[in-house]
Amino acid sequence: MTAEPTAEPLDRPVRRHDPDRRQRIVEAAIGVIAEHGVAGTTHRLVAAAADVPLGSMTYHFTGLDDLLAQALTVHAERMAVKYQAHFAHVRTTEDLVEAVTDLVHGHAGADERDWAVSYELYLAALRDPALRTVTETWMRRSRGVLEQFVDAATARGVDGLIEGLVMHEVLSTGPVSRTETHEIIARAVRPTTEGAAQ
Amino acid sequence: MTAEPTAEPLDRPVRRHDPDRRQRIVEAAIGVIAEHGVAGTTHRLVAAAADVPLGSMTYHFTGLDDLLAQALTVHAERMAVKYQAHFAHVRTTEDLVEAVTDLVHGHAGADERDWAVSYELYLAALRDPALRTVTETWMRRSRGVLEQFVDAATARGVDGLIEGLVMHEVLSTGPVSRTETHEIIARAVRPTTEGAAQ
DNA sequence: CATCGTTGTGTACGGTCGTACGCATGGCTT
DNA sequence: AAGCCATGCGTACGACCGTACACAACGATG
Repeated sequence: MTAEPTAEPLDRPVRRHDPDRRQRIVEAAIGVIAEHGVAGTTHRLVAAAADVPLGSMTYHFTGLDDLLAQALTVHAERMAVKYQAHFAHVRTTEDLVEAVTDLVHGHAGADERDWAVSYELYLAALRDPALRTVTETWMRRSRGVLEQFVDAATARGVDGLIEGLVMHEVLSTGPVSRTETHEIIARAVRPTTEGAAQ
Repeated sequence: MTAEPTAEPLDRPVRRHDPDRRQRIVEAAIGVIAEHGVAGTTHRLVAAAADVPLGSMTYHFTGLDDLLAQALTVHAERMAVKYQAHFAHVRTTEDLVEAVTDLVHGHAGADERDWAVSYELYLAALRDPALRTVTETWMRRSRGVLEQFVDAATARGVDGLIEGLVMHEVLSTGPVSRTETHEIIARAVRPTTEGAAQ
């Protein structure tokens, strides 16, 4: 036998030189979180997904918590960018209502996987104070986007509404009425000062 | 020394006879979930919390998944009862707005721990189809409570709004304005048919 | 009171995890 | 070209997990 019987003859270079290995690990971690959740994310799973040796995990990151925090941070920033882009074309109030409705019904840059990771982040932040800054930054940013078009109070309402409706949409098995969603959003953005206060 | 040095002399009866041990384990499981999350819930932790031997876990339940499912189911039903009770006194629309505002600001039967468990349920249901029936029942019930006072579309809006606002409230570190919340809710329950549609 | 069947539990096993660290490795200096 | 040192990785260790199962402890039965 010409080949060594000990192991498969090195299908990958023993010492791969890629400067952005760190980033690739973080990317892989986001994917693993989306699929298995934060709780199901392990060093070995991420290493396999990123095609790097297990030793790279503790070499590039302090620990699993560190990796998770960085992955969730990157995800949150990426979501913020998508969020902002989704509302970029909005001019009128009706544009806004339409854009929010689209967002709720999934016609946006973010798919179900992205939302799953976001909820993982929320739950993780609920227990880990170090992640609170990530969620707070994300929420401040998304609120800020809406405040370009409506006042602060309305922005909070619409933001909360988006959060709740998307969550119910993701968890729901049956389809939801787009017309109904549109109607709900429209109420939220209609200012009270023009209507009857009481 | 008169006492045996092998172990502490049985501070609890070796064979305790309590018929509702099952229930106590489930209760303990809910507590453990609230504190450590679904991911951090283990047989040993629950057994210690319920003060039962480890062997009781596999004796009373098929496995950890079974225990978690039952615990989350009980919690969801309990939350539904609290939810219903919170809206029991509502008569007018203004009552409803006030009640929802109270709910968001924590002046209800449910505290932060309860919400944490609920979010654990949501996330678990996102990945485990067997838990979907639990979340669906819960959502249908909470929706039904609101539908006693408003139409179905409005109920969906208010329900989503509650979900989002509570989540933001729980995750937020700073205080939120109660007046603002009241204002947001009021918009959601105001029917469009009376105002200007466009 | 003796026996037996049932009910419940202590314990151990196989597996997976995070993490540390001795050591191979290859680019850089001389 | 040759040696060296920082960079990076294979591997192993201790801890903890879910789960199964032999067996101890009881109440019922005669």
